[in-house]
Amino acid sequence: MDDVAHAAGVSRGTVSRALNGGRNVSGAAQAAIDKAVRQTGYVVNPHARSLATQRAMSVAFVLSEPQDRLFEDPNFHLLLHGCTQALADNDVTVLLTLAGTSEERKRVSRFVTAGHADGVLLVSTHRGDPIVDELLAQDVPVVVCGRPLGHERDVSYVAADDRDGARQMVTYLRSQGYRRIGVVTGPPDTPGGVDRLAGYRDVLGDVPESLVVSGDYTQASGEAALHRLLAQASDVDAVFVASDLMAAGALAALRRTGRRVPEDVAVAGFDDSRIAAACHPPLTTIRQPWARISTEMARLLLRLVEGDENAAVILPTELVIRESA
Amino acid sequence: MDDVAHAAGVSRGTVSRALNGGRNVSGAAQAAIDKAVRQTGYVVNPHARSLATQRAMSVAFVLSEPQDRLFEDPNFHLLLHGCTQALADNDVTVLLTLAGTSEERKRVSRFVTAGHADGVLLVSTHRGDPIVDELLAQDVPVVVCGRPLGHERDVSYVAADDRDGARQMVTYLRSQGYRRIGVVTGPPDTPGGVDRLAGYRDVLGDVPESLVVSGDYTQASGEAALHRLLAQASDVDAVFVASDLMAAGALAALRRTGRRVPEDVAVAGFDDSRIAAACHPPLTTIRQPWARISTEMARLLLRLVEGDENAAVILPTELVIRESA
DNA sequence: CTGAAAGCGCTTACAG
DNA sequence: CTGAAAGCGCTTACAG
Repeated sequence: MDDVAHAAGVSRGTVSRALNGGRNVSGAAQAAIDKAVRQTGYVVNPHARSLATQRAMSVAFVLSEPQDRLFEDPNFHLLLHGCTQALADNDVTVLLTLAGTSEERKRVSRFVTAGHADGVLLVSTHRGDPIVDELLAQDVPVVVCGRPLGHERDVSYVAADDRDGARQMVTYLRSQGYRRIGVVTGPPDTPGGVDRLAGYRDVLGDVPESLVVSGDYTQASGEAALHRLLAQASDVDAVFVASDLMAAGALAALRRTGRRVPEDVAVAGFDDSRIAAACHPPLTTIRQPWARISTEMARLLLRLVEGDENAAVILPTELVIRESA
Repeated sequence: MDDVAHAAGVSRGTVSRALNGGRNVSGAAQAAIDKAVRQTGYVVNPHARSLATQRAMSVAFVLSEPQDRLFEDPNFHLLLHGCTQALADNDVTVLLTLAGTSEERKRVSRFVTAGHADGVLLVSTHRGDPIVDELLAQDVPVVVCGRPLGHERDVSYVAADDRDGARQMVTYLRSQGYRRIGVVTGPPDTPGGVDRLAGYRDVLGDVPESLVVSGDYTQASGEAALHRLLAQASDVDAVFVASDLMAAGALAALRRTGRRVPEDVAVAGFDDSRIAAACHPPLTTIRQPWARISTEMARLLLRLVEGDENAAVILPTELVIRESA
């Protein structure tokens, strides 16, 4: 930086100002400095800057899932890239971190509290995940992706309106004339598990328990769930499945039992993930606004780091009609 | 740190020494400092430390794959976790970074050259990936996972002995009495694509071109490749497939054409990835030593950062016999 | 608009 | 074995 100041014929202070937005810098000085930077190939030392500003200029994107299951989810990539992009615009780097084991969680906590990151973008789907409490206890700015069950009041989050999405879908199924509509829910300790079932009930009211089965978001669980459903309620004419991956399993189960989709049983998914359009038949589903979710998460986290209060953002979902229902 | 020094009744210099290995620190001082650290809840500021030591104490784990395909590969997780673990033992943090687009590559380069990371662990499978040159041009310490085609002499790497693995497998197939052994190769611009084919040829010599087909490591490509192979050489009695995922596709193709495995056609894979044992029938395959690969990558990178010369490490593979061949 | 100076929190020869 | 001091490379009131 001294070299740059020398080459530009100004002081280091002026160079620093020019580099940081250029407030209170004359056009001539700015130009000379820009040129000097180019000539010397200067690049700021982030550690020195962080030491002076008390800001790491980076945030941790923490994936708190024991099985790394989300890694295989195309939606996860959308989210990660979206956040990276949105934060890059503010010159903050996203550091991806896996925190599946309690040891890894410790490492993440230390990492952030030591000052390596200014905040955390957290993907954690299960109620009672200890990392939420750990981070909160340390006063780390954090924004969660999806409704953080049990922590709605004390942590910021961005979520799609799962409940309304489910409502839209079930309402649509009814409008198509389906009358015995079953549901395959997600795990009851995840927001997608409870909210999508709630939306289904909002529309259908008290349904017989035989119409409700649940899975764990995997394709295999969707297939198994559908076999159970058919055994309990052989006359279902439609089924709302709480994720596209499970819906793919459901399609397989129906095919195996010789039922046509949608003629014999209609199938509706949730997510509009990459596989939705590739299914046979292509899935009618609910699109989650991943791009907006990621930009909102980034925005919220930046605000929190600046000292703003917590906030929750709920984003609308959209019905996507294809051929399965 | 001043607080700690105060509480322990020593100088900051002594505290620093105690924190960094305790050389030249008396037992009494060490004890007092340990206690003070605990009482005050002190944790070092990594930026200040890095500024003073000129070391980031972190390395970037860069995934240079346009499609993020490796994310879905269970082997990738083994590798990532292995490196993280090995480096954590040396107090260095692993920063996972995606560099699929040229814009993201730029970001990674800047990130590292700015001093955020001391080096990079690079997963890049395709010949001619520009990131290798970019990193090398900046004199960044880097160790590549797998043989870096065209860069064997100027960059460090750790790889499984693909060629020998292929040799072992084909030799085994011969010993089982198979005589018309086809091969499904990987893409010719990847080390797995060229080396596994080379190993196959080492054992079989000049084979008719009709016995050689290729895929792109996806399951669908393996299925398609096998259909081509059967069309060209309907009398094959065994096929060596260059990855387990493609082998799964091959099994599907054989099933579809009514051939039994291994009675009609034997199938051998490569990788021993998670799906190998789950296939029907379970795959005979070649195990890659992922745990050792990751520890060797970590070790090599640490050495490079210390100023050591480049080095290549080739690790042996192991034949795993199951039921498909 | 600009420069001199203090400060961010650590490490590490150096002298003792 | 220990302390005083310089230095790592930046930012930012402050005075002009």
